[in-house]
Formats: sequence, structure tokens, C-alpha cells
Amino acid sequence: MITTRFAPSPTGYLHIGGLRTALYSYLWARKNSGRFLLRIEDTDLKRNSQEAAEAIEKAFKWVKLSFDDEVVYQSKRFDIYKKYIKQLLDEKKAYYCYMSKEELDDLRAMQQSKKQRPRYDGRYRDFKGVPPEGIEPVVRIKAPHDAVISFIDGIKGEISFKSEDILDDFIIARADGTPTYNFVVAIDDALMGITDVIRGDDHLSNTPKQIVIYEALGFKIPKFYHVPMILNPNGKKLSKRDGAMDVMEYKKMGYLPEALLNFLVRLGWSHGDQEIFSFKEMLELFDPSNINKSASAYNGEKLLWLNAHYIKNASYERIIEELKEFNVDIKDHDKKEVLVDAIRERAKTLVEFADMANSILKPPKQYDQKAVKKFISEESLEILLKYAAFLRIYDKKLHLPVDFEEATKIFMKKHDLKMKQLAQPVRIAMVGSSTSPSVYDVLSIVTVEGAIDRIEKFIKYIKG
RNA sequence: GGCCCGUUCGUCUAGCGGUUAGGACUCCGGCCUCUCACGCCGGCAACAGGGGUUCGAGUCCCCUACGGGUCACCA
Repeated sequence: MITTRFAPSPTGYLHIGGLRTALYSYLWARKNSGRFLLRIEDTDLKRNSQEAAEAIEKAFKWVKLSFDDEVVYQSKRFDIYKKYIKQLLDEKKAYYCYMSKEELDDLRAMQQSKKQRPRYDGRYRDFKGVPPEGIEPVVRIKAPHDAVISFIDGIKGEISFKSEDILDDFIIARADGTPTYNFVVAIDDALMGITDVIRGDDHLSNTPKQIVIYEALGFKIPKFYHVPMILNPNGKKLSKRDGAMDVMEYKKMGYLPEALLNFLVRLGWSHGDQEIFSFKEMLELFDPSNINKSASAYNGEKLLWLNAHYIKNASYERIIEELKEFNVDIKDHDKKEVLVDAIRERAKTLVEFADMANSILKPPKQYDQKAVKKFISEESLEILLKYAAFLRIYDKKLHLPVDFEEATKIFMKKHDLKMKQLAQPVRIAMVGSSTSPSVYDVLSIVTVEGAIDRIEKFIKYIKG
């Protein structure tokens, strides 16, 4: 069975890079009928994690990714880590180091001045003497000396490090007794039964350290997949300054979660030429072995296009429900289907959708001056007046867009008018601008009574 | 700086020794049309550079350049 995990440190929100690796982990586990777990990496007691963890879970709820089992908080597992620290100490695989922070800093400074790689010199590795007074020791692990640590990365292939290049006897427990990151990650991944670790490739160089822990403790080493980072549109590292790092921001901006997920799954992964993936298809087709080796730049245009696609194809119920979040409630409107269909082809986000809906639902507060100048004349006002009178006669028979279309054709024929001559003035009177969905759709939603009101109001405005 | 990883249109990518290097987004034309969109048709646009290996290289190897990651008693 495959078990994967998402292990964020609680920084306050879930960002899109995190969501992507989480999605990959989720897909891979669920595709194989395995488990997908959440672990909060909050060993640094200075930070508060409860709120952050809740924010993260809220974001996952929005995109409908779910976790198995209980959420694991590292801050609640210190007893477990202590046990393993003791074990390593007892087995002489780790040792107390009494070097003070100042001494360490001095050592590092000296090494750097000699252009050497800063590293612990192992002075307490085989220390047998009397420990210095007044120093709380840290615990260091005995890292192998002349070894090559290599593993097969599921994305990048074989990766190997020489221990002399990257390893020293790194700290596994701080002076205050709390364990450090690379130590707890290895322990938790092992104890939680994680078989496949899918994470950002910024962790690539942590991997050999974690392998040292796995080996010291006799744990089975999982399969690693190091996913390349997401870059901003300029090809630089994605940061808060690029905006919309927080997944929940996308909700506020009117994105559908399936669009975000589709966007993210395709960023760095592909299945031939396919662009659109339903959740079911992702589950069927995803395989981490064809994740790209190189970083991908974030391209908002494509996300917008995907969002438009999902809006176009969403059910009425879905859109009506989503629109409530943006203060548009058309659940009881008798022309709600006409309205949704009129807008779904035009709106790229739910925010735009709501704006467009309001522009039809509510009488215009102002009229676009350019449009008025271009399309409104004495003659067109005359036409509008006649059209209003005409609509009044047909009143009871006009409901659906086709009703308006048929009636309007009669009107145009009677007055020898072209569609263009009528449509633009009507449009301006209805919504205040020269762009909108089909006038028949608008008329149907506005109703005859509303249309007459708007025409009268518009004429009053022009004359007045 | 050491170590590690990467490099196909502007962007996301297909390609797994023989292709007119394909698709998608963006952009530009055209069609449709009551406007705006949608849709449809068409177009612009790429193998970082240099050496090898091979009958043949975007695909394999090496070097260079460029980009990124990482080197904590942070995670």
C-alpha cells in the first residue's frame, strides 16, 4: 500500500506551491488506494501553529482534498522523539556536544575565512573527559565519514552525495532538548508508514541527512520524489510579492477549485497533449514518474482560461450556489437559467460573473458616454419610444428570449429597421453600455415592464 | 564559494536515435454575429552554446554558459 503525506510548517496559509505537491501526493496515494496524511511540522515552539493549521485545513476543504486519519502535530510528539534520541545515545550512534554557540560561530567564521565549507569539527564525537560546567549540550548524530549516500529519486533519477561534501555530525536535539527538523521528519515519515515522499526539490539536499537517520534507526527508506519549484512569471522564485500565494485568495478572486487544481496538475506534469483533466481523470492518469525535472513558471493567463472553461461547463445549480459568495442571489429568479447561460460564455471568473449579472439585474446607474455619443440620436430615441410602446402591446406574450426575438423581428419589419439600429440603443438603455449579452436574453431577464421602465428612464436622462 | 539539480516557441508542455519538432495559453488575421464574448478556421513563434558517439542526435556522453536549490541549536 502506498502512503503519502503533506507536511507543511505552519506559516499561516497554504500557498499554491504547497497545494501542488499536496495534490500530487494525494493523487498518487488515492490512485493506488492508499492513504494521504497531514502532518504539521511545528517543532519550533516559538511559532503558534493551531491557527495556521486550521487555515491550511480550510484551504484543503475548499479544493476538496481530504486527508486520512488524524492530523499529526509534531509538537505533540516530543516524547516519541526523546525516546529515539535516547536510543541513539545509548547505542553510541549519537553523542552530547558541549560546544557553545559562540564557539561554533567562531569555528564557522574561521573556516569561511579559509574558504572552507563550514562544518562541525567533531571535537566531542569521541569525548571521554569531564564535560565543561554550565553548558547545556546539544545532541549530535555520528554521520558516516567516507560514504557515498545515494538514492533513486522518482523524478530526477539517481542522486548521490559524498558524505565529506555535505555531511557533518549535525544536531538532532537542541540544547533545550527539542529535536530538529531533519531528525523528526525521518522519524515521523517512518512511523507514519510513509512509502512515498513527494515534496519540493528544495528538500533535495536534506534527503541525505534524513537517510542517515533512517539508517541509524534501522528504518526502511521510502521512495523520494522531488518536485521542481514553481517560479513567478519572470522566472524567479515565487514569493508573497507575486500576489495570490494564499490558495484562499483564489476563491476570493472568483476561481473555481477544479480550475486551480487542473492548472496546478498541469504545471510540471502532463499526459500527452491533454489540457483538461476532471478530478477523476487526474486520479486515473497521474503518475509522478512523468513529472518534469525542471521548474515551471506560473502563468496566470492559462489559469484564467481554465477557469472560464469550468464556468462554461458548470451546472446551473453550481453557479447559482457559487454566486451567493459574491452577493448575487438568483435562486428564486424565474429567468435564472437564461441569465446564467447569457453570462457563462463571457465571464472568466465568478467575480466577473457577479458583476455581469448585476449589470443586467439592476437598472443602470449611469450610461457609458462614448456609447451614447456613438449610438444615440434623435432618431434612435424615436425608435426606442416606439419599441417601448410595441413591447407594451405584446406584454403578456413575452417571456423567453425567443419570444422577444420573434416579436422584435415583426417590429423591425414594420419600421424597416436593421438589427444594428435597434440593438445598440436598446442595449444602452437596458444596461448602460454598448456591450452585453444578446439583447433578447437581457430583455427576457429584465421583463417587458422592466424594459419599458429602463427605456423611459434613459430617454428622460438624455433629454434631461 | 562547495555540493546538488535543471535548460524544447514569451509561458505550460509533447517528444523517450530517423518528426515538415506536435498541442495548449497569450498575441495577430478571418469566419460567425445585435455589441462583447463563445465557437470554428488560419498565422507568428522553440531544441542555450560547443565538442564528441552514431549512417543518423532535441533525444546518448563530455565541456562551457546561464538559471535554481542548499550549505543553522529554521522548517
